[in-house]
Amino acid sequence: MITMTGIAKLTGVSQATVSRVLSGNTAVDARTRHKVLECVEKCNYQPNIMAQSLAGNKTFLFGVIVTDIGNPFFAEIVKAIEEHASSNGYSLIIFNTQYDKTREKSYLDVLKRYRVDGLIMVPDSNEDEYLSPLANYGTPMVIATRDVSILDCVVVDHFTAGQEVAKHLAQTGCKKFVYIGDMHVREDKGPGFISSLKTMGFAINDDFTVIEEKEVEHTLTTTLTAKFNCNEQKIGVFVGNDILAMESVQIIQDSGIEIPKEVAIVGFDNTYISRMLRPRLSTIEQPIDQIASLAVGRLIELIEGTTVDRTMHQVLAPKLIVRDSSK
Amino acid sequence: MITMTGIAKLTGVSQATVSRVLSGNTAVDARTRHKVLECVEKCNYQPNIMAQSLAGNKTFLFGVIVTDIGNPFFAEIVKAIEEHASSNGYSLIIFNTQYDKTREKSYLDVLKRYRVDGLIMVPDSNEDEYLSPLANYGTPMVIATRDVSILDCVVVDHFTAGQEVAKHLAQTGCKKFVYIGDMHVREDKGPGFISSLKTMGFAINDDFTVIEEKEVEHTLTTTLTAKFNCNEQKIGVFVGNDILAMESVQIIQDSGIEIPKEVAIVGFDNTYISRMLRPRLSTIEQPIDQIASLAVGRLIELIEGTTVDRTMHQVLAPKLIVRDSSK
DNA sequence: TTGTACGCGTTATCAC
DNA sequence: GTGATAACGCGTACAA
Repeated sequence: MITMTGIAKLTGVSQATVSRVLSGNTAVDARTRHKVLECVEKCNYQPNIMAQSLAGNKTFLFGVIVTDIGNPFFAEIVKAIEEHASSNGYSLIIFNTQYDKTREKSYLDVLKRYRVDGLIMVPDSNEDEYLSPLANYGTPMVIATRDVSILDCVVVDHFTAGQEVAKHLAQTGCKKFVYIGDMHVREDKGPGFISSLKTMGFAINDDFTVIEEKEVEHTLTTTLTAKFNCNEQKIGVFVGNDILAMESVQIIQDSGIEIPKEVAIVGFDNTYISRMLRPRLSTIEQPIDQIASLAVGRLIELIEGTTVDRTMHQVLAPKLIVRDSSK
Repeated sequence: MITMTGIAKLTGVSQATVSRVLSGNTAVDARTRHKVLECVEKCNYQPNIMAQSLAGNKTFLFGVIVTDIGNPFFAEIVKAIEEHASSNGYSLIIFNTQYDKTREKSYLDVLKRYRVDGLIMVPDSNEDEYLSPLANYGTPMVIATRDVSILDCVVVDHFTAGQEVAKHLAQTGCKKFVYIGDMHVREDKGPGFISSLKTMGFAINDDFTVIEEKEVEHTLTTTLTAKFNCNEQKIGVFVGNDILAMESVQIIQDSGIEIPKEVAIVGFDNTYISRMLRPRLSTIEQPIDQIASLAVGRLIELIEGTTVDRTMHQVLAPKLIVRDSSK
């Protein structure tokens, strides 16, 4: 592959001059510039970023660590990050941790070796004791879709989202409630859901049940029929993400329960799944493009130092999208 | 960030010795080795891959260019590639072209600048005239999930898959057939489907219809009801991918047509969608992990030169998975 | 305006 | 067994 020195030899100038022409910072004779650019064009010269980085201390790389690219929500996030990064001249080195903290740690080391300019991360946890090493990582970093206090982050307000879902389900006449998902980790939508139920006067012990993700298949139908048979009160189900909601809908329908007549259900993420499912799935929208845009923007600010030295805590409003599954 | 020279100063040896210790190629005094390793550990020294690459001409990077990470099938492909690459010491620079040939071309240049060791690519076309520039790209490359003649590739045999679907649908009693998807681009499943229908004696003009992806919403129901009302013969529908199949199923059900009684339907890709939909969706499985493994394996062979100089054309067998939607 | 010379952090080839 | 020293491809201060 042709180098600057190669171009220099071909055009009869020095390598430094070629560098000047390409960087454009310094004045160069018009004829020289033209001659060099012509040759650069003809040879399809591509600068060696590895060398640039060594000399100039910049790699134009963002590291991206996510918990699961297979999840369409994260896939869309990555897609949007790529979009914004590349339109700002940055490329992405991507790692998938599959919710494995060991892999996450080893990937952080790999990214150090590449001297990436910045890091966007969806960590496997949001506990401070776990995140504090990250605060000393030494490279600008923004946490996406996870609410952390000690680092810059961009999140949707899950607590409020949970509250809105609770209010919405109550309004549609639900008297009993189920939350499907992991209650105690990473996110606040479950707690928000409960909090609002309490405020509205429901009894958490009697009127509310949590079903863990892995138990859905075995527990959901029996839970719902038990609840419903009890006094034929409509049940409101809030599910932590659209995939799981889709699965839940299918299970509910398999057992002959009617949606939304007997059971109203709301998902989370507003992926294409919620649009395409029947009944169309009510869900909470996360503004993916905005999340990506803010994360990338902030990261660039941090890299360029054009920002005050405080941690940013960008909280976006969730948006309830009501469709057929909860009407 | 600490460098080799830094470690050298801290331990009172030369930078060359540190390099030897870390590479392990040359003999080093046991005490020296211990001292150096201790310091390396303590400082969490991470070698600068940019510098390694300049000196040693290796970046341990794979470029990955896909048409759409948002598509769960490609997301899973990327995930599997990441898995195999990283267990072989390679990291991934990923680009999303969104089916845009201009972006694809510009990304190819960017990857040149990073001097990636190899490239795995899902191109936006499989026409030779379009692909031929790639053959001269100058970096080892493997094409994934797209059948090309002039480059190394790993694909599932779409033509055979189409044939199998046709036979299966005919066996379940279908007399009329619909293919939903783009017929003339990139893939052979549509042609395979038709070919087999012909062989079985169906009339392509009378018994067979193609519906383009964008027309599904408007055309599908009318086409099916017209076909069915005609003489109440069961219709077999083959859809180019699971997402589109999901959408089709919902549309069909909305119009009161029964699956699989009146219409049998088969998707493609065997994503989680096909497992979770109701009725459970029959589909063609693409062995994602195998595709990724073969692509990465071949790429490493090409990079290390441990291979004969012929283009590899790895064709994997499709696998029909029969579920409720076509029983 | 242009060329020379040095440094970035490695690897690899020499001598000692 | 170990320490200088020359690349690798680029940016840049300095000199001309």
